[in-house]
Amino acid sequence: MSPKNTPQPTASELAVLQLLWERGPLPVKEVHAALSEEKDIVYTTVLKTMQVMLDRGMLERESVGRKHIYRAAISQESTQNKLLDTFLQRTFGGSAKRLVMRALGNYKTTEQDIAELKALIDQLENNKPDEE
Amino acid sequence: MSPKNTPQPTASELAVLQLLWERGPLPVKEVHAALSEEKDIVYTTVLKTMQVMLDRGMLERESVGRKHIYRAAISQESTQNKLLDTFLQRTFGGSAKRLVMRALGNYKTTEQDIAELKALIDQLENNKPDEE
DNA sequence: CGTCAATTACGATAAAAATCGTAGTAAAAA
DNA sequence: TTTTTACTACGATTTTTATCGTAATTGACG
Repeated sequence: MSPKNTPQPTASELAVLQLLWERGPLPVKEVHAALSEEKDIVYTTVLKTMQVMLDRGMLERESVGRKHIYRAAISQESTQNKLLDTFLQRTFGGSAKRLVMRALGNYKTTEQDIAELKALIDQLENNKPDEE
Repeated sequence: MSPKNTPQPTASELAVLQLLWERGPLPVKEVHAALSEEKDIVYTTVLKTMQVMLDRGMLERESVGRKHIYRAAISQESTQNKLLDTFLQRTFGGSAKRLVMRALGNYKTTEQDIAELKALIDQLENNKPDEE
């Protein structure tokens, strides 16, 4: 009964996932094209990375002609959550508060952002269930 | 005039830094003792890691007898900021808002936390400089 | 002094991640 | 059907990080 036991993606794997989450299933060719805009990278490097990811259960694929169309096999949300948790532990000793304060302090926030934030905070205040 | 051009610390290097930031300068022996509580690790592994960090400019040291006392050569804040930035790009496509919302949604917040958050938000709202 | 115990120095190895080149294959084109 | 072309398969290599073992050193102490 293990629905998910995929390892956490590495930096390059994450780059592939981001693309697939954003644009949906893609053939290697397109992933390579997109990644190439960021940095020099050979086609087979991307191919290999994606094959490894397939092997690790991060991707799934289907064949269309001789071509393979890959798609993310793990959700963006759960992946981000796991990575966030790891990062939080390592870098901020597990204090979500400190991370949040730092992020807010360091990056520009629009009025829109602040509005959403306030809304979330209200929610947190109300939904104050008797522990958990 | 490059005051800081240290590479970003790896996970194990960060563990060493966390300790030094928290407890101040320490000899290898104590760092090893502390890290040993978390996981099995041989003394010379920690030693080597710290020597590499010295080399990379992350640590400095002074000799007391035949012993070396190491201390962090890079600040906690700037290190966390750099790591946060990298993480933000990689994992949340650079959206601080999304990261913050996720963190707040996923982790327990005390009333105290919320109060501080509100205060910070107020500050952000007031300090609304004419764009940037 | 000479021995011992605590440390450091440092090379070597292992493990993980990233990258690339070459060969094979199958569909499309000629 | 033959040739080309577009892809995939996959081994090999390189790079980075993590880990460890052994030898050298040095201060303490008898």
